[in-house]
Amino acid sequence: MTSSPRAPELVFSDRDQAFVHLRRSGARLTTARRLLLDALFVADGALSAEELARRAGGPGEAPDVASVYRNLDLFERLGLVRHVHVGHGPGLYALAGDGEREYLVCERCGLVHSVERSELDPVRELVERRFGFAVRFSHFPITGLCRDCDAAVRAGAPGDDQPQLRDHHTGAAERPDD
Amino acid sequence: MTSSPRAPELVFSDRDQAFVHLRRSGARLTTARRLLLDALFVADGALSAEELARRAGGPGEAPDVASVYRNLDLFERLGLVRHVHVGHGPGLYALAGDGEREYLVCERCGLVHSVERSELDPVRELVERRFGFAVRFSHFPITGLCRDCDAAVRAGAPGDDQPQLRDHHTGAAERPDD
DNA sequence: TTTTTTGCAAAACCTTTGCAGTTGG
DNA sequence: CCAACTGCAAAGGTTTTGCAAAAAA
Repeated sequence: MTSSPRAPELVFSDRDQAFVHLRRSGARLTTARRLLLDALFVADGALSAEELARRAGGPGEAPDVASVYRNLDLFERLGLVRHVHVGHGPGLYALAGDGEREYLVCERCGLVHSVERSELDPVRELVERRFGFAVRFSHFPITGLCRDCDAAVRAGAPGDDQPQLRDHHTGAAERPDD
Repeated sequence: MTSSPRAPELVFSDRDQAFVHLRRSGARLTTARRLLLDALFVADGALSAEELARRAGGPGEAPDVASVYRNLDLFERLGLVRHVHVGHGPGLYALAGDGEREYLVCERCGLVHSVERSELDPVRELVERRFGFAVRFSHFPITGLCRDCDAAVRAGAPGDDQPQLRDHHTGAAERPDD
């Protein structure tokens, strides 16, 4: 379950600050971790563990996915990283404090629309008031049909469930694997 | 992905109506299907395929999970059944048209709070207006922290991620498997 | 040198698929 | 009888775990 004993989210402007934090927490600063953090800092959006493994290693020498999961979990416990669940498919990881972004995901075309946390405040407050639930759309995002797919479905187009994971915010388009 | 070429949800007051509908659709009325539908009609809330398999068979003679998945998928395509994704863990299936219920799930204690569709209309409308997303909280529910867990976390209690899947609505309490 | 971390292999978990045999109509 | 359905076994995708070898401090 990728247990994350809740640490406050941390924001680091650069890798070295994150490295220092790692060391202060008692963890060792290994090559694998350096590379993984680099990949996260460079990333254009939330990525799967597999994709991060691919990016963290030079050509032909990617770190093992198991280690990547272990390290992502560590980073998450330290508040450096968080992950979001996009429909089916693997969890997607990103640096924490990336503007506190939250997500809306289209379950038909896989579009990932990320927005500033504050943009969802009205929704959050409404849910809080009505149901007493404190919602974080950052971990399990709002899922539904984007404008296009909603229109398509209304027009009679049948299921088309092919995740394509595109992020409006950054303009980046990617898939968790490939 | 349990593709569901979208059929309108159907409401049946009793099994026999559902049986007739099955037959009309061209599907065969097998023992396995009869038993599965029975289990669904008797169910106190949304259940995992595994749990449904267990309940559908008499003692020691449960139908194979593969068949249960296949049949749940069929039922879903026919609009008899729908499933909801509760955090990690297996999908949970229930008869469609169960009052059009939608869900709020606590990601810490696993509490499943089900509400009438209409109760979430204001949230739905807000999201629709702001982001153009048509949301169905029936498939991927709203996930967050229930009042108790939010309080516990604020009070400093660490992670406690143990899904216990309890439904406030029916008062029923269960786990997807066992 | 001691403790942490890694890679590899294997397993766990949920779900789907192939296939040969069984059953419903 | 024939198409639809079933169980079984196996595989697929994501994540976790055990363990011995390697690396950090």
